[in-house]
Amino acid sequence: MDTKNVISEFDLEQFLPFRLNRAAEFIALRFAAAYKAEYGLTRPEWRTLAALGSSGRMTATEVGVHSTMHKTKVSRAVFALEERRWLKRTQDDGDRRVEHLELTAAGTKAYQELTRLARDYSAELEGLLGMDGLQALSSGLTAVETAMSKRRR
Amino acid sequence: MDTKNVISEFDLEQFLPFRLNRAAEFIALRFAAAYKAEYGLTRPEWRTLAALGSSGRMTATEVGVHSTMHKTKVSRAVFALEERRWLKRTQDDGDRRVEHLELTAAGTKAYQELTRLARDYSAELEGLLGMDGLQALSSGLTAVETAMSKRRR
DNA sequence: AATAGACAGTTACATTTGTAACCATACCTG
DNA sequence: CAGGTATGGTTACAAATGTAACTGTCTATT
Repeated sequence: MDTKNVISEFDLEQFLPFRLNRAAEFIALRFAAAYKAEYGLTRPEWRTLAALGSSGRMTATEVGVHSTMHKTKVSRAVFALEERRWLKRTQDDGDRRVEHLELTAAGTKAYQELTRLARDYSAELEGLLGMDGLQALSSGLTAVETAMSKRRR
Repeated sequence: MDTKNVISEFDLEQFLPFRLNRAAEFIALRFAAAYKAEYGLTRPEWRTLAALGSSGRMTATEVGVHSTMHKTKVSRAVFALEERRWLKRTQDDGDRRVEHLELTAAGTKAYQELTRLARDYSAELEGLLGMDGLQALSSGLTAVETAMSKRRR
C-alpha cells in the first residue's frame, strides 16, 4: 500500500478548475486554429467581430461586457479590425467620449464566413462529444453562468 | 421583426468554445487568486507543485504530460520552485539528459496547504453550482476528455 | 566506431497579456 | 459654476507565453 501519497488524497486530474481549463484550451484552440490560419485573427479580434456581427452597432465598452474582455483587449482588437477595414468608428453626438463601432461591408462578409466556420465546428463538436456529452457540458456551463451572474466579478 | 440580424443566426453567447473559455476563466481565476495572493505562485508553478505533490518523483517531461503544459512552461516553473527551495533536482544515473524532480520538505508542506485550499474551493464550487450543475459539468468534461484522448493533439 | 536521428531540457526572441496610469469628457453636488 | 468624482477609451510598462532554435546526450544503423 502506498503510504506516501495516501495522506493528501488530492488529484489534479479531478480538480475542476484544472479540468475546465484543459478542456477549454482543447476546444477553443481547435477553433482558434481555423480563424488564425485563414484570417490571421487573434481571439480578441474574433470575439469583437462576433459581438459586432451579431448585435450590430455597439460601443467598445459594450463589446467588452458582451464578450467578457478587458477594455484594453477590446481597444487593441478594435484597432486591428479598423486597420483591416472591417470596422468603422463613429463619434457619438451627445457624449464625445463614446464611439460607436460597426462592421463595414467587408467586415460583415468576414463575419458571415466565420460564423459558417463556427457552425461547422459546432456540428463537429457534437460528433466529437456525442449528444449526451454535449448536453451535459452545456447544462454544466449554464450552472456556471448562473453562478457567475450572481457572484459578479 | 429584426431583419438585420436574422440572416446569420449565430450567437456568441451559445457558442461552446466561448462559453467554455469564459467559464474556465471564471472558475480558475477565483482559485488562482488564492495561490497567487498568498504564495505568489503562477499557474504553471502551482500545476507543477500539484503534479509532483501527488505523484512524487517525476521528470520534467512527465510533469508536462501529466499537467498538459508545454516543456518551456515546465522548465520555467521548475526554476522558480527550485529557487524557492520547494523542489530539488537529481540527475538520472543511466541517462544524463534526464533529471528527476522532487519536492523538498518545504515544498511538500506548501503542497499540503495548497491542496487544503483546493479542497475548500471544490466544496465552495459545489455550493456555487449545486450538486446537479457540478454533476453535469463533470460528465460533460469527461466527454471532452475522452474526445481529447482520441484526437491527440 | 561513425553518422544520423531522436529526445531532455534550456534559451532567445517576438507576441500577447495584465496592470496601472493616463487623457478627455461628462456628471453631480454644494 | 467650481470642485470632485466617474466614465470611455488609450497608452506605457512589466510580466507571461508561444515558437523555434539550440546544447548535450542517447540510440540505431551501418
